[in-house]
Amino acid sequence: MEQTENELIRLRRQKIRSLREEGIDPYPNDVRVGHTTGEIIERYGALDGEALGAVQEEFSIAGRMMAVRDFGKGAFIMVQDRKGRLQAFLRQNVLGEEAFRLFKRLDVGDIVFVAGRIFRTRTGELTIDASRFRLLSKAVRPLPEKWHGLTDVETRYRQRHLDLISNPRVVEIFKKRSRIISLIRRFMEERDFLEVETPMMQPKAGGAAARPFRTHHNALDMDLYLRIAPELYLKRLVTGGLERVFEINRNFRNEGVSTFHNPEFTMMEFYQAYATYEDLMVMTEELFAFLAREVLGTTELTYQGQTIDLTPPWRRLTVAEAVERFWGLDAETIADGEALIDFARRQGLEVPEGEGPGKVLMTLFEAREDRLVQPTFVTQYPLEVSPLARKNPADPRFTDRFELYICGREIANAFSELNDPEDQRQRFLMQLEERARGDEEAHEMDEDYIRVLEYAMPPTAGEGIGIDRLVMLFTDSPSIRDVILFPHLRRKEEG
RNA sequence: GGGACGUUAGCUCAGGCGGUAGAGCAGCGGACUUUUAAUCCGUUGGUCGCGGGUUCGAUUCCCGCACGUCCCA
Repeated sequence: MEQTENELIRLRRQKIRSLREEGIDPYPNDVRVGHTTGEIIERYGALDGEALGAVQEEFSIAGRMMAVRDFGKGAFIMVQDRKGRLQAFLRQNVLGEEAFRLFKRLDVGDIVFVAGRIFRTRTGELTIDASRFRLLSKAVRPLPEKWHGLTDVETRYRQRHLDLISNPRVVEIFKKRSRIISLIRRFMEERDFLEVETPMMQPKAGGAAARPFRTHHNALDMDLYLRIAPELYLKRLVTGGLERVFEINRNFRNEGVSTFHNPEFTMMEFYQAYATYEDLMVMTEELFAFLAREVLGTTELTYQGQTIDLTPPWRRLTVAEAVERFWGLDAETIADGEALIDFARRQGLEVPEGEGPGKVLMTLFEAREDRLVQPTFVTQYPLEVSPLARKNPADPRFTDRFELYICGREIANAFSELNDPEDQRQRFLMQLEERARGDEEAHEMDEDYIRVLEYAMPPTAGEGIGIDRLVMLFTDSPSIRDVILFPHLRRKEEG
């Protein structure tokens, strides 16, 4: 703990001591709270002073004292609870001298209880006329300033409780996040999907192209990886006959941190037997439109000044078509691997020796993917970057896969699943070659998973949707840290 | 990984081309029983992110580091 104590804190500790000496518990837990500020405002917010005068009921609320306007023998305070804020009027003659004297020693930031009848003040504000007042929890540390609130982003993330206390907009974002996840569950359950939980600690980190976090199980003396995706486990469940499953949970990727990347992030991944990636495109459109209508009341939204129209159907482009548009290339150049590599290098893009045409195509795509602002399904990803996806029957160099782009960012990734165990083995072998060439994100050989496919997995399609990015979109948040309560930050010594 | 910018009171911010710093809010003392950032009078509070260098003297100049923000890879 800190050695030199701030004057403000010292004084408040002194207050707590003197309260205790007088037999007042600064941290009691014997109070029954009857109402929230929100329900009182909802029921009586529209009534005029005369109508409120006829309301005999006494109301009780509890919450954080966010403002004090003191007039000597009377005072207005603002009480904030989970539903909002309500004003209370404390008067010495109504409250009694003892309770009023206690109030006089309290500070903004303390948790208090107020009970009394409601009325409307001269300026028209709905207010509790306090007949009872109690301290429920004494604050030692002062709150951020009331007018500007807390703006320092570092403190906002490191001390999220302060952010939540002083920035109502932040509370709204996380309420909306909770609502979105709840709606996703409802959407999936209505389509007969079963919610499941699969391992976060895996002996092999499979199911995606990413570097994992490593950990160790002491008793079993074995290395484990935090999962980069639940994919291979969910497909075991489909093989096991569950047919429609989904999981909303965390993935961990050992990568850089940015406004769109947090090392742990939330993904909704789902698998549907007897469906194709084309079915999932329709389902994705329906899900997003459903969420938008429920959360925003419309299928149009504004993200960082751009208007995004989520009304289905959405544009569909193959990767090759997208690259044609982005770079003004023709189909012949795209089909010619050598010409494509040559073009990419002339554009200043880095293409390692021996790189295949599929990866070069992806390099060109990714260099300009930020141009996909309106919702777009990008389909037909090259085989070499899609080791778990089914080949396109018409052109086996590509897979029946799509990624959803909105505002230039990947929001979802889906494909018709590869369920041919022989083909899967070949794909893993291809990945091992990539790994040998230095690609640390290439998939490992997974014999155990191939063995699962050998028991026959039904034809299936699966998809992962990045929940954090989705919430960013629906809350117009510029950074992923705005939608994660405790985003990853470097460690800092506490002073 | 590279670049730019930032870090000053509990909070929001000024400031200083080198002589150890200010405001508003909060706090403390006082007045005030219908305020809305209440008002009025008085007042306390700082290792100027950390470490080193230059200097008689560094919060200010230089170097390094930490943390953060944005941009680029």
